Amino acid sequence: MSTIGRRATTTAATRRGIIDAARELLATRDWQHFTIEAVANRAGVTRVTVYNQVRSKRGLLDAVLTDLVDRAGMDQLLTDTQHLSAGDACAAIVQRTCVFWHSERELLRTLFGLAAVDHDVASILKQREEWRRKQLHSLVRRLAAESTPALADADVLAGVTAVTSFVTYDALGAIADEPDRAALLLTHLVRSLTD
Amino acid sequence: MSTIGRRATTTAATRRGIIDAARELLATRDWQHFTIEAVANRAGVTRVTVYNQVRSKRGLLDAVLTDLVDRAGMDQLLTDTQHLSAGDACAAIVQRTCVFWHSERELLRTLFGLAAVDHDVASILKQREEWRRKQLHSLVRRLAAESTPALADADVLAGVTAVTSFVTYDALGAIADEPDRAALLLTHLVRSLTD
DNA sequence: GACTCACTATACAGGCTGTAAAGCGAGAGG
DNA sequence: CCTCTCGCTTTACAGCCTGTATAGTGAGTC
Repeated sequence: MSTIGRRATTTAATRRGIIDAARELLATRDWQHFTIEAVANRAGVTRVTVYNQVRSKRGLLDAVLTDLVDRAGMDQLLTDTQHLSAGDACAAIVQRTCVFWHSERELLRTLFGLAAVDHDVASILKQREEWRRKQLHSLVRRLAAESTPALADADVLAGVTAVTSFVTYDALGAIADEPDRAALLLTHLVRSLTD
Repeated sequence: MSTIGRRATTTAATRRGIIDAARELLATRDWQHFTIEAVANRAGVTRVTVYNQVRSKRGLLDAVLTDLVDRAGMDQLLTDTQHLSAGDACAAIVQRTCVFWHSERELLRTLFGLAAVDHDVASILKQREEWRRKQLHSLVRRLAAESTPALADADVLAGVTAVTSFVTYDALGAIADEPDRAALLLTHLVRSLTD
């Protein structure tokens, strides 16, 4: 352990290569041709190696997803915006959410699509959505403290969650190509629910 | 051709059976086990018969989708609401849309999920979404004539389309179990964009 | 009564998944 | 320097699903 795992480094690199290859192929949204062999070829590696790193095709999706969450770096979104006014915090949260949706749009579209069809993928995404929901719950409480919404609390939260979800963002079509513009639109919607 | 195709009737029935079986299996959202053989078994028919009716697995999805559109009966939504005031027409259109999303929620979730992953399914759904968009365009024009929206026309239309999309409806979670309640929420959002 | 045509039964090629086993070769460790 | 470890490669295999082909059966048609 002199060079602190030169071997470990290379295996980590091949794992990275596999995950990146999977990311790229998933972004093409061609599930038909998303095979372990295709991923292996793109990563310059054997099929067996892929099975070695990730147990199965689902394991591969799992790896891509957790990797995606890691690079998201949205964890401290709430604390980052604590010092802002409720309105500004709302705008900031929506904006950063949009930027993230936009940055990985193709990949996310595939993953959320698969979640509608595969219970395993769904359960992984569900965890993340639950986290997002909690964050939004805090935000909604802050906003509601400054005004009296016309709708029931449960409806407001559900509405805000839906409006700021990836699928809604993606449904904006061409507008979603400009995250800042989309953020303004979505912020408008969120405020209409909470004011 | 005396009894007007007694044979034709039975073959139409088997086709119905196949499509219904496919609908039911798709609603379980288990793509993994959605095989031609499973559909055939559920329809009480041989695998070969399924291939006879629909050319392939994609052909089966196509058949399910066009069947779904047929039973939707949303074609005259716009003319039905022409005599109403703009605001009432908006509420009615959103409400009927929600009822439809709700009536086939599980199946639609699967189909829209697949569309994110399969270009063929996507292109079929795209046609329907284009139609919906046109309907909403008319509605937005009527609403905008009565007020001056704060947002650009393109943003308003994109927002309304997204907010009334199936995926957003489905993202409402438990609220989507009560289509009328969801309709009120979504109408609120649509109005906030157009007022 | 002969014919049509949808359905059945069976078989086959091709592709993808996942597992197993043997060999290689660079890195780790004494 | 010499040995051992361990990730990667190659090859092989069983199982499942898709899609196609072929021959047979039996109820509906004319």
